[in-house]
Amino acid sequence: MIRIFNTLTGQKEDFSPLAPPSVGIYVCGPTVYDMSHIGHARAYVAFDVVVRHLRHRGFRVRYVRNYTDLDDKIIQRAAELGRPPAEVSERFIREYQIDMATLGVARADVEPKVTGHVPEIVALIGELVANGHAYAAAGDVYYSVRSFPGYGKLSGRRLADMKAGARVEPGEQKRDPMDFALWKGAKPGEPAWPSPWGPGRPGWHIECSAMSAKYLGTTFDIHAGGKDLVFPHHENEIAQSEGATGQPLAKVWMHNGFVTLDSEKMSKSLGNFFTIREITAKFSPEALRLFLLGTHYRSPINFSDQGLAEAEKRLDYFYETLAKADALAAGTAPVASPEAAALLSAVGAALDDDFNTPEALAALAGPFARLNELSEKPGKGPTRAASAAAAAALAAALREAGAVLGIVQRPPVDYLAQRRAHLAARRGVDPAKVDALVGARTEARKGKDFARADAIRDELLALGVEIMDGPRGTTWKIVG
RNA sequence: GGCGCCAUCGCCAAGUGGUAAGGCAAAGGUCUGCAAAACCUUCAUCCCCCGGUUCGAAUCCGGGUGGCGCCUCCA
Repeated sequence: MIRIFNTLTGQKEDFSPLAPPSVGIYVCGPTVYDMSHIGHARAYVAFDVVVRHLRHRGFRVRYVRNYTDLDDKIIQRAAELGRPPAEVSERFIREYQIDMATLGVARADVEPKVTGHVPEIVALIGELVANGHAYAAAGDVYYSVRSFPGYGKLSGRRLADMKAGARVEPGEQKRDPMDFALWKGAKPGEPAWPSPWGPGRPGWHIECSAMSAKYLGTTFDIHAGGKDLVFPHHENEIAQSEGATGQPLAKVWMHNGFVTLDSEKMSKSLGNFFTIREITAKFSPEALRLFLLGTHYRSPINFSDQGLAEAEKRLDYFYETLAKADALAAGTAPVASPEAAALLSAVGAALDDDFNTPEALAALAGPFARLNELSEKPGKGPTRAASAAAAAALAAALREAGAVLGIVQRPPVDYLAQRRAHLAARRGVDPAKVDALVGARTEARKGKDFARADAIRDELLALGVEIMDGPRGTTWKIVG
């Protein structure tokens, strides 16, 4: 049984889909006006694991993740760049897709855009106006929060408590300061669509209500996003959707915690953010993913180079171990193995418990050590064959567990070769020169000239190259 | 001001009533010509502080202290 923490109830609950084995999930996607940062990476990696695990458990998941490709920020950015808004949003959608692919985040089944759903949005606003939840005022349309008794149920606020924070911009015709725009009348030079209230464009929250209804129905299983969306975005979505249908919008609401820098929220407005592109230029993208999975999705995660470096080191260990195991197990069929079964069981149980990725990662430690033990000391004859079979089984199980987490899916040899090339380039190390020095050292060792062999090793170490003497010769890698 | 979250080994981080997972770092050992890598062992009688509930609490309740978030765009 999968248990999920539901923001709506503030508790972990047994997950029971409306129509098993189908599961509908809607994740609020990015507003595409700039490059994505680590906070975006955190959110979409977290829900990627949610979807992967649900599918691994046999659910048929329909995953919808939108693009907000029309809003004030995009229009502003377009004005700054002197380009049409559509060009700006299209560009950053492409950049986002590149980042997500780099991080191993799977595409959603449906990735709708606001600009493609204006008629649906207009229709929904029309319903809300007709049933008294919304009112038109001077070309705008506002949602009347007083008309919706449940307003505040997701974020745990009462309207009376929110008064202080409400603001009314000049020119707005709100009846209540807490009311929010469903439709914004067009201003000169802005993109606009026709509507019964005059030309204009959708407000920020309405698109998710319209698109989730179109692709997942009136009520669906999971609605997710960052903690900063709880209020007002998701609260307003509930007001819109439930105001129109009278039915619950989503059964379960999931929210991921922030990425912080020096314990402060990483955000555009504070300016204390790193883009995904900046980090993946320095560290392996998979290491970033592993770093993010090292903390439970609901907790804040403090970003640091040290944390990334540790994740990268750990990932190298994973791939080096798998490379050794593959070498041992080449041509061997895996056998049923209690160790492999125990691993998958432990990882499954961890993820069943509100997607506890740190616990799942912890469960990998023992099996990886065991795999190294098998690879280092396989024995001989029948013992070696048994070791190879056990290694094959364990490596297969680790890869299966890794598939749910979205790690260690690449051929280890490829990964390690790419790592070495990347690090060599960064340190300005010439692989041919290293090979020559390693060859010279091997000759010296054959001649028992250990003084010279050690001198060469020191020389290599000064270059940042660490060598390892093994039964099949000497290998090397770049350190630091 | 309103609402809410967090505080666990040097660092990161699981753990919501039954006696502290895992990783990094560190120390010792095995292996090695010596190393590195790998493997093994050690490493919090204690979970911010003070009270309370309980046979029993890091885990529940009350009060402090410290950090953070939302209430305005934000994953």
